[in-house]
Amino acid sequence: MSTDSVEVPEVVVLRLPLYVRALSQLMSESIDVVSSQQLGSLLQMTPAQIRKDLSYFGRFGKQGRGYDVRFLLHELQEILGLDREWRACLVGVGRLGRAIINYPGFYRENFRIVAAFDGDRAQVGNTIGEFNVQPMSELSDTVIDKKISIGIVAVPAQQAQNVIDTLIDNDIKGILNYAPVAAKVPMNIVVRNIDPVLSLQSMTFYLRELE
Amino acid sequence: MSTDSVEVPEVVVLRLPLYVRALSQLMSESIDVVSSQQLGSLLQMTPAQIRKDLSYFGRFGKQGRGYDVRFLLHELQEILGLDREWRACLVGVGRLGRAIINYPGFYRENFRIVAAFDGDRAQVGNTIGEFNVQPMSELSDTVIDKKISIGIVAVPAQQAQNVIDTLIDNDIKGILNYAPVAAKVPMNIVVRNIDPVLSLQSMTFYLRELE
DNA sequence: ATCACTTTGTGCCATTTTCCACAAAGTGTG
DNA sequence: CACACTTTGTGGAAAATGGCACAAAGTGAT
Repeated sequence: MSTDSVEVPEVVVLRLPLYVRALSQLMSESIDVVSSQQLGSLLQMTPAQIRKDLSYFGRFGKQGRGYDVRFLLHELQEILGLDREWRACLVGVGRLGRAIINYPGFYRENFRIVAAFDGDRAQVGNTIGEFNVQPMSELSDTVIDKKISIGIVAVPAQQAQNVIDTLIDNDIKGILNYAPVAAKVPMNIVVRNIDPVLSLQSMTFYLRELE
Repeated sequence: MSTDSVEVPEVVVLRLPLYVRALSQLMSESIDVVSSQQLGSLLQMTPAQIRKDLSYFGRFGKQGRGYDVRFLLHELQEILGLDREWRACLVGVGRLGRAIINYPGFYRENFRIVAAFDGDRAQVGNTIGEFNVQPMSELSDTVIDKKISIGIVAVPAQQAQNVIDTLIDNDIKGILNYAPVAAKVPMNIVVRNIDPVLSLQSMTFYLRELE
């Protein structure tokens, strides 16, 4: 009954960005109001789930009407911390790392890559995009100077755990990991893995049965 | 009690590739036998979960000893359909698409990109990597000729649903979707989404509270 | 003002997922 | 061989998640 006696389940948090995206889409189509029904058919989920998810954070809708798109979008952005800019550093500027730097999707959503590191001496000093590649030894100072809170890991599997440890030692609390490893991190660190190969490998289980 | 009266839960299928990866790792370290305990600490999960997951497919271990690494790896690869080559086509050869083509991780795990398409006339005919970019009109024939079963979607959000519909019309049953949209597909189609922005957006919920 | 709709927020039940705990089986040392 | 360990596979309890269904509230047409 007190302020937030019920912890918000992680599955719910994982779905909130979907709502944010759908609402942005609706805003750009100049749609003012949306029901959980409509949102559900847009996102392929049940209206009840959407209402329940939102209810963890407050009461945003109006009976008989639905949700004000602009208002709900704003609320969700605030809940997720998307009402500000987030700064990240990239570690690993191989092919994958370069693609990540050039990917415009992060910038559009207020995630800024503001520094690039590489453990390989041969890469250090190279210019990639707007900034030049720094050695890992400069991580510590740069994280503080540039107020970096997120580390993006794009190094080979072998080096990944090491890099992740270094990031954590330097007070990074969130890691977007592109390396194909199950990172070992303390409980207070948030890790998100991007791993297309794993996705394909679970997909083929279902494709196999079709042939 | 009959052959497979209990459907395998999707969460379990999603974890199997993790086991495959860990076992490959162990094999490369010349480790012959592993217990669910050890595997669990490697993957940060409970031994019970691993044993239960495996029990959906058979009995692979030996009491008092554990699992034979090579044997279990083989079994899991067969279960997932990883004991063969899978052919995929890429749709969309912009920056993202090119990065995907050049990513060596797919090839290493027996996923082959064997054709590239783009809806943009300006891209058609260009050479990227080993093959040249084909127009969407050739999708139909190429999918059959090259025995393609997976489509990789790397087009802008706006065009994604359209491309996905076309793929499905041409008998593609699995889609790896890099576009930031919730694709609408029939139930018998398997979709896996790769969306680093969504990952970051759910991450910041937890980072926000730390500052 | 009435009445037929629409839609939210939520109590509660059903389903799914996780994991404890234990019998059964195998290992290995003395 | 006996005995102290280790480890699997699984029944079933516990926890997490999903969604039905309904009261309450709002809409809008007549």
